[in-house]
Amino acid sequence: MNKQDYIKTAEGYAYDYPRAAVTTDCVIFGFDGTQLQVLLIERGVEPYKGHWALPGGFLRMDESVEECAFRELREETSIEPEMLEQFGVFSAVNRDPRGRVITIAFYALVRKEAVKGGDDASDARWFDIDSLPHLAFDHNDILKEARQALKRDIHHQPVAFKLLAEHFTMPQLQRLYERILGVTFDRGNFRKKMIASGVVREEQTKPVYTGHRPGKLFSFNLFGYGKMKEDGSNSQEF
Amino acid sequence: MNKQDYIKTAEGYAYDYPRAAVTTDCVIFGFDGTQLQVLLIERGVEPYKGHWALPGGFLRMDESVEECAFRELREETSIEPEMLEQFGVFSAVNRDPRGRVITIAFYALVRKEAVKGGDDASDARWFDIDSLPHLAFDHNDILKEARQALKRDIHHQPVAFKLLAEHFTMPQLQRLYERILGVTFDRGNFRKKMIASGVVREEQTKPVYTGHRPGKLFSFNLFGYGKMKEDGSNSQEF
DNA sequence: ACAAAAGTGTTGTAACTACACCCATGT
DNA sequence: ACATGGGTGTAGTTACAACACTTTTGT
Repeated sequence: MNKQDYIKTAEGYAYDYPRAAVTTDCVIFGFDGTQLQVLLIERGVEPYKGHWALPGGFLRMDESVEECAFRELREETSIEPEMLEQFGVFSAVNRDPRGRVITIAFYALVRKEAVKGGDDASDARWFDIDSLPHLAFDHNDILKEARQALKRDIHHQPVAFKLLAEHFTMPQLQRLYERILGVTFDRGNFRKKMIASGVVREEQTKPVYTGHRPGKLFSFNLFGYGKMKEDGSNSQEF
Repeated sequence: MNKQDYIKTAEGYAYDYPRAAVTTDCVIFGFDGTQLQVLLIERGVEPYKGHWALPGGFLRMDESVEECAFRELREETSIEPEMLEQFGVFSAVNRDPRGRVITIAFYALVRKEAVKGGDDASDARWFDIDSLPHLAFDHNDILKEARQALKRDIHHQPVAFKLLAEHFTMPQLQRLYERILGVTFDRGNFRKKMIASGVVREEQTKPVYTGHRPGKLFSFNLFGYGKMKEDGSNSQEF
């Protein structure tokens, strides 16, 4: 362990220079088949008591910021995502009325069904991303940046499948991409590109009802990302 | 200003819970026409006195982490880059022997000639990125992630020009891309793609010696990024 | 029977790869 | 004169956008 850098006094933990508090906040994305959604919790204490906010909390001395984010998420929502993506630090001097607090922001993609129905925190709720309430602190800003980070990352990593059930239909996948990127795709072209890229594999099972009408089922193919020349020769992209 | 969240005691600034210190560190990339380089400073105090390290320092209470990074960079290297890109937070519990310190990492791209020759800190030096010394703290790790972040970002933003002089030749630009991405490109194709994309413009001036043999000069075309359909219709990328 | 959604096919075009060739310069 | 690096051209191929057509299901 480290040598301690503080002095414990009657007044608390004392340092030579003032220090900011560090928190983590998580943007949890979900997908209901049509709408991109976000998980929020209702604050039970001041400040912003009664307001909706991102799950998160204060960094402890024996954990990294990643561990902190996972822990807070578990405590407040009982969700344990496979991975958290760190996408920004928010440190405006006045962003927290309690004093100087900077926050490290993460996002995660989860399958809504995988979220245990009986949340410890029954004050957690999914919101459509386009009809969010006014959030506590600067969490609306954080959320906006989370969307951009997701938009950016989805180009490189086939992360979308983390939002979908094991099997899914093409239209579902397409809707998801469209909601995330804010664009619309041609049905045929989207399908072809997805299959050609090799990230998606057709299932043998019979088409099943997935919301509206039946559709062929697909699953993600984790091996083979199509052709991917790494280093060596040409593969331009800008 | 915020209400203060600490109590000033004889021992220093006291808080109810222990707090980590927050620092910023900057990876400054440069390019000498052939090699990608990084600016490091030699530490004058313990810990790691005499070791090379990334420029950076402690967050003050009246500044955001971005402001902190800019300030430290100015103080230690007198560089004022146009922008700093935040790419990661390093918070392993034992990363700093002084105690619990987490650092917010940024990178910047600068033109080496633009760096004032007479640095306040004459203990600052450029190092080829492939022959770095062993750095203080976890700065080797930070640097490794900085390279990946740059590699990732260069696909989306024409940031490369920030590393080059106002005018540059195609082979220079190509070498730069190759060094950053760790690949090799076909000369003709690279040239065509660069010009076709619209980010680069041919200069009228006569070819000039730029190191080795003469070559046509180019500059970056900040307007027009070629065709860029935003939202609305198709423009797939995965 | 019809509308709406899912799935498939086709075609013209643009972009990209892989070269081959030429030119200019330094030694 | 020749080797080296810079600049240009081209053919074959692939990838892509646009759109038409067919099939399936709910009402």
